[in-house]
Amino acid sequence: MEQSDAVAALAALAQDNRLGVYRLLVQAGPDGLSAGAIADTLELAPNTLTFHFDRLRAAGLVTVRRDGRSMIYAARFETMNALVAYLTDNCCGGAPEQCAPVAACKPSAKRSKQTV
Amino acid sequence: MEQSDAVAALAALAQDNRLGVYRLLVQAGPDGLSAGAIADTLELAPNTLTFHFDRLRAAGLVTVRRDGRSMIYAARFETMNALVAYLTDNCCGGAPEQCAPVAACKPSAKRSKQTV
DNA sequence: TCCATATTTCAACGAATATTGAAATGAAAA
DNA sequence: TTTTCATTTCAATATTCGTTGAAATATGGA
Repeated sequence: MEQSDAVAALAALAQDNRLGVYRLLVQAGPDGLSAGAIADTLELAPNTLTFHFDRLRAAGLVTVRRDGRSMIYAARFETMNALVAYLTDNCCGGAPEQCAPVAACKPSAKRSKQTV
Repeated sequence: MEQSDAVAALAALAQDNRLGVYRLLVQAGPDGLSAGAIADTLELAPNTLTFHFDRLRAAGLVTVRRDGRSMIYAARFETMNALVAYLTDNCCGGAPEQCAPVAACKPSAKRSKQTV
């Protein structure tokens, strides 16, 4: 992961509503949630939500697919893992007794991947 | 960790120069680095750097201590760990075969803690 | 004490961000 | 095909953010 990608991902998460959306999606897992369901849960205007989805998607943190009239958003765990790896890269100069960098969250190997 | 703390930490990291500073400090480990050393490495104006340090410190991501004329900044690993935990909380609804949330980076148990 | 070094404070400016309201699009139901 | 539902697009606005320059503060050395 490049620095600019990391900044993009962090900026995408650094906002109350987007962080709320993302955590909801992380908890929902690979099945994701519809835009409407998220709007209801977080009590956000649909157009505001679209703006935030765009940011999350541009940062590679979520994917979208259409299901009838609904848009289903889901978290992309790879990006979160790459971000954490970037943040903790060469932690404490690599001294193992001081630091232990690790991956954050693994996506299911059972389900098929979706494209952005 | 509360949502507002997480947003603060993410916002603090969501900027090119601050992310550069933070990664430098993560790699430096508990000994930290002086403001001047960081200014030299990243080629930033000292006052600009102070501005960014303030953000990182307000978010609990770094600590400062004075050493002679220099100010020594060091990463606070606990905050990073708490942030990652918050982001991956109840990942995939807690289904273990789909997700495995973990801590990101452990501080050394050998050295004494510093206060902000 | 006087000077140099290291860092912070303050005010000002342009750029980016989040929210809003109104209108448009896409898909399904009547 | 007309209507309804779900979501997106667009323009406008207030707020926040990052950088700069000049000046202030704190520490250590001559």
